[in-house]
Amino acid sequence: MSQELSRVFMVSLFMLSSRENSRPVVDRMASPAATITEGSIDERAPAKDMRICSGGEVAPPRKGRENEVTKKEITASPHSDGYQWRKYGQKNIHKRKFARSYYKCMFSHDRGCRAKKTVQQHDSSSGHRPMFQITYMHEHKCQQQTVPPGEATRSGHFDPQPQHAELDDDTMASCLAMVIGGAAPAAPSSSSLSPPPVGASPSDPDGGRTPSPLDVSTGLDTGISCGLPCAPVKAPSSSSSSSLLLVEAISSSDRAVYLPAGGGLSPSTDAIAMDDTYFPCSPLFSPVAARSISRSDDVPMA
DNA sequence: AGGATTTGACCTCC
DNA sequence: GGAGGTCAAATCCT
Repeated sequence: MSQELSRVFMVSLFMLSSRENSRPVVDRMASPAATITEGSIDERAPAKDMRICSGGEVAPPRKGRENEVTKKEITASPHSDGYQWRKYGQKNIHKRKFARSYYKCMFSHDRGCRAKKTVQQHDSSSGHRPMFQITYMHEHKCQQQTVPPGEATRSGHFDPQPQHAELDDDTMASCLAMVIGGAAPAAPSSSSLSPPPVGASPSDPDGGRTPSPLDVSTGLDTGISCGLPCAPVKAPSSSSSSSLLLVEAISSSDRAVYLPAGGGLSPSTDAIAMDDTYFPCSPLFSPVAARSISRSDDVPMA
């Protein structure tokens, strides 16, 4: 048991520290996706992506055009920038695998805002984690109230990012799955440490809605921070160990879906599919919402 | 029905 | 003339 706890503890520390070291606080809290702004290259980014950012593949703006490029960035979530955009064109670009999309500020007409952006998916990112180069032109002059990143939906516009594009942070996902797998309480198929297949969630006896993995992953992009119903979590009176990430639903009737915090750490879909293992809703992983597992029979030994 | 997106045509630049 | 950027009618979506 102690070995298991020690292992999980180390994994938890790794998860937290890796996020702490790799992202600024604001970014971790605000954006679920890795975003690479020119001049602040994410050290986790593959070299080929940085090459693109450094100008190797990006043609400079055409001379003579009035477009004033204010910023370029590479991101996996091209529309979570807090502004509302309207798509006004799409064009296949010579020698590019993916079409380039053209957006202008939603208030370009009403307020005369000239802000525009183009979104170009990298040719090399056609796999499960597409990356997009965004080129912003002109500053916003519309005093637009920024929408928290991720909350832009079809009303703003739709984020075409594949729903599971965030789930390939292999290290994080495996760590998460390991932690959850070890912490899973007696599930319907409790003999196995492996989480059930995606979509294998048992039916909800309460008639409530058991969120699907798809719901959760989509929610990460659309700003839905927790599934329904998301009842307020009551703080436990006892001071449980805050370092343990082993969690379980506080009660069997607690059907809330808790998303992992810590700056966009995306939950494993397998983990979410497990019936009774959830993560706290809070922006930062809050041990208040979690209950550490103390009974030996709650933690299956590996 | 109204607003957003799509897409072919047109315009501008090199 | 080719390529990128924009327009606007058609289409889609809510």
